[in-house]
Formats: sequence, C-alpha cells, structure tokens
Amino acid sequence: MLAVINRPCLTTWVNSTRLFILGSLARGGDMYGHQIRRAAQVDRTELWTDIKQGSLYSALHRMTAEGVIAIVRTEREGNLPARTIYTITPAGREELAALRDEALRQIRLRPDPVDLALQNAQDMPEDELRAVLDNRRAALAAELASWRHLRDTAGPHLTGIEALGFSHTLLRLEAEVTWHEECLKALPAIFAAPDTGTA
Amino acid sequence: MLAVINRPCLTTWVNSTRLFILGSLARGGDMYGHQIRRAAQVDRTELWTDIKQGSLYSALHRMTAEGVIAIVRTEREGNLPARTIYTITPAGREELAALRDEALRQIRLRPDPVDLALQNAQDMPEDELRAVLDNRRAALAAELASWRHLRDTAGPHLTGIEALGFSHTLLRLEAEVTWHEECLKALPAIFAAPDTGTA
DNA sequence: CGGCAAGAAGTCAAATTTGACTAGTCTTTT
DNA sequence: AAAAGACTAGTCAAATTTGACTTCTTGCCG
Repeated sequence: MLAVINRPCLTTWVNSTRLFILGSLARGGDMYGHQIRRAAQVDRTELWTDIKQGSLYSALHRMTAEGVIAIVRTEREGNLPARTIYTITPAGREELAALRDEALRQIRLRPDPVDLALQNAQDMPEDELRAVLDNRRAALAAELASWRHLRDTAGPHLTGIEALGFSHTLLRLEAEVTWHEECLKALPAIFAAPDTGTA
Repeated sequence: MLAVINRPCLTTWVNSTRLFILGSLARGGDMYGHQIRRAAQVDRTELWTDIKQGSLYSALHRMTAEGVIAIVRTEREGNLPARTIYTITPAGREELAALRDEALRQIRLRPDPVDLALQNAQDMPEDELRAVLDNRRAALAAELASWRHLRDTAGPHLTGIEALGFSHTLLRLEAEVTWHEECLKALPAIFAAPDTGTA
C-alpha cells in the first residue's frame, strides 16, 4: 500500500528557522526562547536568517511536539515570566545535519524584489527613477562602508568560518553597489531610445 | 477612538506575488491564471520572483475579493476546463504603484541559507566541506556562463530595463563565484588553526 | 511620589504559502 | 486501439509566518 498520505508543504527553500534553532541549540547548549532570539541579534546571525519572534515560538512548540527538541525544565528569575528551556535531541541532531547538507546544496539566487519593481517602472519619469536608484546606491555604499569597518574592528576576533560569512556579505554588497552604478550610467541611454526592444 | 483593530501580517518583505500579478496584468493586458504562470516562465520573470501555482491562484481569489483585480469573463477553448480572465482595476493600479515604490525602497540583502549552514559546519571534515564548496562553485560558474551566453544571444532584443535585470543577475553570480573561490583558498588556514576566535 | 517608557517572555488569530491532488483532454507509444 | 504520458486549469487542507497584543517588571525623570 504505502499510501503516501497528502503531505503538503515540504518547503522548497530550506527551512532556515529550523536550521537556525537546531544550530543554536547544538552550538550554544540549552536555551530558552528569548535567549535564542537575542543570540540571533548578538551573534550577527540576524544576517544569515530572518526570524520574527512569532515564528520562533511557533517553531519551538512544533519542534517539541515532533521530538527534535525537548523541554529540559522551566525556570523563573525573580518575578519575570517563567522561561522554558529547550535542548536538542538526537533526532534533532540528525535533522540538523540533514538541513545543513541540504542548505549547502541549494544554489539558487533568491530573487530580489527590486528587479521585479524595475520591470514595472517603465512609466516612471527619468529623474524620479534616477533619484530612487541613487538613494539606493548611497544606502548600499554606506552599509558596505560600515561592514568594512566592522570587519576591521571585529575581524580578528572571528573564527575562520565566521569570517567567511562576513566576506560573503561584503562581496554581495560590492556587487550591489556596482550594479547600481551601472544602472545610473545606463539610464540616459534607456530614456533616449525607449524602444530598443522590438528589433 | 480610532481603534486600530488587530491587523496582523503586513509582511515585511514586499509581497512579490501581488506585485507580480498586478504588474503582469498592467503590462500584458487581461489574462487568466495559467497564462500568468506561463508568462512567469517565458518572460524570465521566474528570476525576479518565485511563485508556485498554489499561491498564484489563492492570490487571484483574494485580490478579486479585495477589488484590486476583477473577473472580465470566463471562456473555454474546446473541452478544456474553463478559464477565468482577470483584469486590473483602478484600485489595482494604485496598489501596483505603491508596491513598486516600496520595493524600490527596500535595500536589505536577503539572507542566504548557505551562510547559516556554514556556521553549523564546524564539525565537517575538511575535504568534505571542500568538495561541497567546489561543487557549488562549479555549478555557479556554469550558471554564470550560461547567463553570459544568454545575454549575448538575447541581449540585443531586450529593452533597456530588461537588460538591467540581466546585468544584476550576472553581477550577483560573479560575486558568488568569487566568494566561493575565496572560501576554497581560505579553507586550509581555517583547518590548520581552528581556534583563531577566542583571542 | 506618579507616571511612563522600555525590557522580558510569550500568545494568538488571521494571513499566506505550500505542494499534493483532481478531473478532464490531447498526444505519443506500444 | 489501448495504455502511458504530458498538458490545462485549478482546488484544497494543512503548514507556516506574521506582527499586533498581553502581562509582568524595572529603570528613570521630574
């Protein structure tokens, strides 16, 4: 029989939320929700993933039910709300490895909404478009500069692998800046000959 | 009073599905669902967005209910299932402009799962990691080559703005290849001194 | 002292996405 | 001519995400 019962939603993109939670628990030891959330901000992991607290807590509940993580105990500091501490289970470590390997195999570039927006900006006046693109360029350049500074400051304290993540971001930002500069250069030609498409 | 009634889910990232549907209808005229889906594949729009037919049809229904698009008529070719043809309404055009402007303002890089995976690959043996990264590099290089070829082939037939999207992809792919090469170069040092982090 | 902004830890309903599945029709192969 | 396969147009329940909201505590300012 083997009736593969309706099992929708196997998510195309690796589920980063799960990968993130399992990874945090595996590397940082047992933690409670808020701690994981803070870890995301502090460790600069916010860069590698994009987690809202809503999804974090849902995921914790779900994953507990599934048995990839487990509740260790509940503790309470002062009169603050009780916190639930989670740990990763052996099943969780297996899933962690599987998710990691899958993420390492995915190579698709994630679509950038700006491209979609540009395709629908045909009727924007040239100077407005130029202003928008130039703002973007400036913002990206600023971000790039601040990352470079961060690298020079925090760089030596990073592990080798953390540094790789850093340089990934730098290279990506550089590419973005370059592209924006190209766009700005190309703009006059585009508006001069708006119909270079239908040869 | 002004009671701002619980209105969750205003999505952080511009909703590309909506932007895509509205844009297609605005530029391509009235269409039915399947046609929009095909347009996504043909126009290479699949690159700018990532739409599964499930979300497409849900979105069409929702957006019809909201009044940003409307059903023009239902037609039927031969004995195939009837198709429902949609058009964009004035309200839709307004939303299109709003979404486009918002997308043009967003500048955050979307996190790449590979970075997250790498952080959790500390315990992978060096040669396995090297193999994975080298596969990725090769795949990306191949993709880059095929895009370059595509640009040389189809390039002259593109409008100026379409060409910009193209060069965006090229630049991004180039950055990825460069980064992978950097990683491969850095690998021996990382494994030689695994504890450069805790100075 | 009163007040109020910010932080901790988390809940929740509604919105949205997902991929499996349906139901019919051509088209090609055996 | 029947079976196999691919295409058309779409539905659907379950999974997942979202950001607003809650309840309590602590710090701070005048």
